[in-house]
Amino acid sequence: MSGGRPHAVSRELIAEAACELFLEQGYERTTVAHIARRVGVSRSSFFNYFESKSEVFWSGLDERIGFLDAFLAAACPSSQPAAVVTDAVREAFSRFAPDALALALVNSDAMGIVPELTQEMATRQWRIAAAISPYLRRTGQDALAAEVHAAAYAGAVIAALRAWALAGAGRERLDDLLRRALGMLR
Amino acid sequence: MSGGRPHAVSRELIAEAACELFLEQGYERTTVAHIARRVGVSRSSFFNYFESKSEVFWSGLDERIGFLDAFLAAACPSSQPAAVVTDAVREAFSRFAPDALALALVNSDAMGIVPELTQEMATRQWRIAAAISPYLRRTGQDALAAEVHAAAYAGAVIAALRAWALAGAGRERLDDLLRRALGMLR
DNA sequence: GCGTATTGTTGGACTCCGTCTAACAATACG
DNA sequence: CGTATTGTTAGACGGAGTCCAACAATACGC
Repeated sequence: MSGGRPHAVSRELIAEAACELFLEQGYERTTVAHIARRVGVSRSSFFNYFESKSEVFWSGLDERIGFLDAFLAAACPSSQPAAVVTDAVREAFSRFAPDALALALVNSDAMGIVPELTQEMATRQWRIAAAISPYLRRTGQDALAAEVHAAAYAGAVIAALRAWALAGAGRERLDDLLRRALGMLR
Repeated sequence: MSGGRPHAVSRELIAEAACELFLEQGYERTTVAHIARRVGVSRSSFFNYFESKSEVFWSGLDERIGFLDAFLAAACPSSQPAAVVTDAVREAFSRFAPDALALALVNSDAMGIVPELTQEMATRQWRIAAAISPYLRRTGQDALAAEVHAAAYAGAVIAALRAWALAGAGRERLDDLLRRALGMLR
């Protein structure tokens, strides 16, 4: 049952090589073919492990967002939605470990990815809001209120994440920053 | 001084044809070549008028965001930053007229652009926040607070915009929705 | 009218991304 | 030793976006 050809590489290996190249020569100038060649694998194989070039940065965070989404989808409507959301967010993101994304945030200039980074970062912020908003709706808020509040929470998460990455990505600190950022909402 | 070959088309003409095609056969299945052919112009010319295929939807909103950015960059730090930001936002976006974007928001399913739309929408929300955040910083808020609050304002703007488009894009209503959405922040 | 500068248009070549597929290679297992 | 399974590979493909040199249509000075 567990037969089959063994893996020649891993997501981690590819991500590592990709980050090296991004640092050396920038994101735009690094093609998927370059990355594959450095790991000693074919361009096709890159796409067996990552859906796109940019996904290299985002798998870790996306996984945490998926967790938040599932968590809140399963949560019961509470009379104190703010507390539930705050706890859910801290539960989801305090587990976030330094990875390619932290590297990218710190070296965005060297990598020449400021535009890509904001674009992708904005998308994740949106998805965090999209995970929170339905829960708020279930607590009785109308659509507009739910979206506005969810956007505020999502903004807090991303702001904390950026501050954490830029400060050096220590573990406890992220939870502190999350508490501070979330505390600013009400 | 005003010599030169006359324009064969305009942004408006191209946008109109593009929207028709998007509605007829979806966004993905519509190539830039299709759009150009329908307007009776070459593919190269499309890129003389728009930087990318997706920009067709976004020029109107981007222009308003540019206004907001310039407005707040020139605003003096006030002791009531909330009022300044609220006024600036309403000034900038109550002038926003129904256009390709409103059409896209309403027909996002028919056009098959849900993923693109969220991605681009998220980017605009980010840019609105990026316009607001520096002003808040200048009023004395620290970086984290400025980013969180700016994200909340930006979320309110986008939520209002979506609600307005989905409701049919009448003019006065947008300002009403903006007032309601912004009113939810404190 | 006639050249000329200006501005817009065009086709084509190019790079890269992302998709797809059919063939091939390396393993486990019967 | 054959076979199923799984991973790898080359190659073709279509579309986005860039670039550029050639071409077309206008206004203007003469």
